Amino acid sequence: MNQIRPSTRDAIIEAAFLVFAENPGAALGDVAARAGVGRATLHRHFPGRLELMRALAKIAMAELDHAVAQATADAQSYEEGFRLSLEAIVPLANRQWFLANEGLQVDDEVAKAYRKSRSELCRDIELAKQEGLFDPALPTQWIAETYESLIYAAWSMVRAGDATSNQAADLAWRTFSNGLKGMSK
Amino acid sequence: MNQIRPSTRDAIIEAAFLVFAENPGAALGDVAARAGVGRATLHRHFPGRLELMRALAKIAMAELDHAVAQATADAQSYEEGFRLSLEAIVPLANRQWFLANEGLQVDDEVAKAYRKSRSELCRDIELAKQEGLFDPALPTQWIAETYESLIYAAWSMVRAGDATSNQAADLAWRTFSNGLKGMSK
DNA sequence: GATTCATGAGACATATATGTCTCATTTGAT
DNA sequence: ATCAAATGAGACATATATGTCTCATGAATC
Repeated sequence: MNQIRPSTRDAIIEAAFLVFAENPGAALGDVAARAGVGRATLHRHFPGRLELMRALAKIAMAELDHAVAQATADAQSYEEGFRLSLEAIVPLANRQWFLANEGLQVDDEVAKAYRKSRSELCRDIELAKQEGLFDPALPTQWIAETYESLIYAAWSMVRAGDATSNQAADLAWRTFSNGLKGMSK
Repeated sequence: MNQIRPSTRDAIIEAAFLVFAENPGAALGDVAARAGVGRATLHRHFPGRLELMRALAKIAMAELDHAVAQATADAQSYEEGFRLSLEAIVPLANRQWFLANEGLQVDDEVAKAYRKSRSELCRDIELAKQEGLFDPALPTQWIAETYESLIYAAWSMVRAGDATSNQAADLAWRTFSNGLKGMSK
């Protein structure tokens, strides 16, 4: 063994997303335990809590960006784009949650990128209004808030065992598009 | 001055809701500072963090119950009931949030009451389905999750200064009812 | 004006989380 | 099988939050 095992690092990261989603103030020892790893090992991979949080934020951002880009690569309309994005994000809802609630506070670069992606979301929403997907009279900010909120609602359904990711994403999409519907739909 | 000033206690409680909404792990010193009160004074009113959290949970529960009961006293239908409830809850969204995210973990009695009120919500949703307010094919749990999520979405709008409580509650109501609409509406 | 009591400030001890270090053990590569 | 490196367990010091206490101050009651 001549290098840090990637699997150990991955286990810590996945455990951290799970534990911090339950309790953002959880101790690093809890994260290590959940990962099935010693506390010292966690510190070898991430010097401190801040560095771990930063890494999680960057990973969350990267995974979300990649998943959405992948899913919407061949979308033919904003309607399709939003639907496919929801499907892609719901399974990563814990990333989205961590990013929005913890990530922004620990890394300026991440915060900046998040603001940018939020403004792109708003731009897409306004273009989708022109496509007739949303009621143009609704505030763009409200549509964005609804979008994010329904991701969390879908996440709750999955966690509670009341739906699969796909089922929850479908419910979110139907509620989203019907709830904010424009005239042409 | 021959008794603990109620205003001090109220200031601590209000500050605690504000501070814990921003950061649930905030130190009691932060709460005291926000309340414009010494840390020792906070401990005189609430022996420890747990007791403060418990008090907040009970207060949140009581305020929400009262506000909803008041608002829906003369509702003539489930449609009206849900609309008026939303209007009543949105200004208390920080209570709702605290209750759901922190309160349940610190007080069994509160947790039990919360589960009861959740099951009453689900019962109302099913009755509202019969009234034609919601699509009967939608899972009741999804409707409940959507309801709660839109409260938080509305709260975000208010915090960001993008809407008043009434405006945000109206947006939430329209999105809620349109998004989950039944046939007869 | 005298009294009473909540308050504010700060000292203090304690508990918990954090971060570092050591050393024996295990694991993967050669 | 041997070696190098990562790991686990635990000791240790430190930082921060917590909870208690004391004392001086200020405000309300008499």
